[in-house]
Amino acid sequence: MAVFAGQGDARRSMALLWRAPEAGGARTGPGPKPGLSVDAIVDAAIAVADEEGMAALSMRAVGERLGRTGMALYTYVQSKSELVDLMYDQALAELPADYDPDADWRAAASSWAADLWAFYLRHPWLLQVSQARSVLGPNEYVMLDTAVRVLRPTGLEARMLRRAVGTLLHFVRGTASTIAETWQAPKATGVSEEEWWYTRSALLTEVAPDFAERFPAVAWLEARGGFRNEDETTPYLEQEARETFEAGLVLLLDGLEAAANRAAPAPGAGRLPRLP
Amino acid sequence: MAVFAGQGDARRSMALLWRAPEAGGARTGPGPKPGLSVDAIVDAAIAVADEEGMAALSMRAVGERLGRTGMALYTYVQSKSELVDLMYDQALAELPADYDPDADWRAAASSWAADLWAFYLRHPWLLQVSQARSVLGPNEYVMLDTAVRVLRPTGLEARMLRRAVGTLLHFVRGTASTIAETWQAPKATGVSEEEWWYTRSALLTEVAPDFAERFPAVAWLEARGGFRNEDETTPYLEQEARETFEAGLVLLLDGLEAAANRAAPAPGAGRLPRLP
DNA sequence: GCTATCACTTTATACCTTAAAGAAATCAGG
DNA sequence: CCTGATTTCTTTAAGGTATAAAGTGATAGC
Repeated sequence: MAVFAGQGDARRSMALLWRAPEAGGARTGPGPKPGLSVDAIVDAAIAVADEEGMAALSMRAVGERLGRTGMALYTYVQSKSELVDLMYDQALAELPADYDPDADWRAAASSWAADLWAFYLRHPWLLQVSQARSVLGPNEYVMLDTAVRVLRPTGLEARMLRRAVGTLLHFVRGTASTIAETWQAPKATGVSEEEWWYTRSALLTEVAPDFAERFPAVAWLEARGGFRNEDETTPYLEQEARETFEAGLVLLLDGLEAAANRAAPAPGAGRLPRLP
Repeated sequence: MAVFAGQGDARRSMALLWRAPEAGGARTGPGPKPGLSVDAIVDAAIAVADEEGMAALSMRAVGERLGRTGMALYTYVQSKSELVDLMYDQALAELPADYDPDADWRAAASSWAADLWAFYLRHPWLLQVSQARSVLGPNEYVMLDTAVRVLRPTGLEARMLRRAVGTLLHFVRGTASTIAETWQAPKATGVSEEEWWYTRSALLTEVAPDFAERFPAVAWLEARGGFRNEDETTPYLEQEARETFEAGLVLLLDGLEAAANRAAPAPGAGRLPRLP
C-alpha cells in the first residue's frame, strides 16, 4: 500500500486515533497472543510523561514500564510521533465537557478556561507537544465542541466564535506554560526556583549595575511593586502566572462581552436561544 | 569554583549574556588566537535555526557552518542550552523598541503586538524555545521595557500592567505558533499542508461517519462557515491563525480599555502624563 | 628555546529512534 | 500430531544526538 514519505500510514494513524475496529482490534490467527495493547502503551507513556517529563519519554522508558523492550512498542504503534499523538488525544479525554448551557456564558467560559488550565498543569508535557498540531482525534473534537457550546450563547457569528475559541486556547496554554516551566526547571537543573531566582538577581545587579537607567520602564514597574511577591509561600513566577491567568481571563471575557454586545446589542444577549 | 549541579557556571552565563568584559573579551597570553567568537557562533546558530528549524540545530551543524567541528564550540560556550539562551536574547535584539508615546496607546499596543508577531514568524524556532524561561538577558529586558512603556498610558496599576503584558505576550506567541507549525510541518513530514488536510479530512469522514451527531456544536460551526477558507491562495490554517490574531487582539485591547477606564475613568485617560 | 596555555580535533561514552533480522509462541490445515 | 505460516517480542546494528576526556599543534612570555 502506498504510504506518504516520512509520515507512515495516515489511514492506520486515524484508525488508531479513533479506535476503529480495523486497527488491531480482536485478532484471531496464528502467532502469540499480544501481551500489550495500544491503550496500555498510551497509558504507560502518559504516566512516564506525567511523572518524569517529556524529556524522559523514550520508547525504552515506556517499554520498561510495561516489562518489555522499547522495540516491542513498534508492534502496536508506527512511530514515537504517532504515540505522542495518541497520548495527546487520550489525555484530552479527561477534560470536563458539561457546562450549564443555561447559565451565564461568562461563568461557563470562566470555568471552562479554569478547567483547561488545571488540566494542562496536571499534564504539563502537553504544553511541550506541538503548540498547534491538529491531530484530528476524537477527544480534540470533544474539546472543540465543548468550547463552541460554551461560547455560542455570546451570539457571535461562526467565524468570529472560532477565533474567540482560538484566542482563549492560546491564552490558557501560554499562562499554563509559565507555571509548567517553573515546575520542571528545578527537576532539569537541580536548582530550586528560589535559589535560581536569588542567584540570578544577584548576578544581574552585578553585571548590569546601570539597570535602572537602561530599563526605566521596568524599573518603574519594579518600584511600583510590579514584581513583588504577595504570598511568600509560593514561588514568585508561579504566583505571577496565576494572577496573569485570572486577570487576563477577565480582559478577554470583557473583550468578548463587548464583541457580543456589538453582534447582538439586544438586552439579554447572553441568553440567546440554544441551537440544536 | 563551586558550580551548580547540571547548570554550569551561572556567573559565566550571565557575563556572556550581558557581554561583560570578564567573559572572554580581549585576551592576551599564550596559545593560538581564537578563530571564532561567541557572536559568530550565536549568529551561525540563529542562521541554522532560521533556515532549517530547531530540530536541525546541532552543535555539529553550527560548527560546520563555521568550518569547525561541533566540539570547537565548547571553547566559547558551556553547553548547547547556554547557546540557545544566547540565541534567544540575541534574536530579541531585532525587535523595534520605539513606539510613539504620545499616540493613542491602543494604536501603539497594536503595532507592538503586530511587530512581535512578525518577529516570531521570522524566527519560528523561538516559539519552540521554552515558552516561559526567563534568561534575564539584556534584550529580554529591552522587550519588557518596551512593552511596559507602550502600556503605561493605560494608567493601569503596576501589577495589573504586568499581567496585561504577560497576557499579550502569551497571546501573540500562541497565535504565531499555529502558523509556525503550519510552515514547518511540510518540511518535517514531506507532505504539503493542502495534501495533509485533504487526506486527513477524507479519512475523518471515513472513520467518523457520525461526526455531526457526535460533535453537534462543531458541525454547527462548520455549517455556518466557521471553517471556510475565504482566500483560496493561503493555506487554511494559516489564514485562520491570521484572523485569530487580528480578532483576538481586538478582544484583548477592548478588555484592556475597559480595565483602563475602570482604573482611571476620567476622560482622556489614554493620555496620562508620562512618567520618567 | 623552553614551557605553559589555549584553540581545536579526535576519541569515547551514553543516550536516542528505528530498520532488520532472529527466537519463540501460536493457530490452521494436512 | 505435525508442519508451516504468522505474529510478538528481543537482539543487533546503523546513524543520530550531547559532551567528557585526551591528544595535537600553535603561540606568547620568560
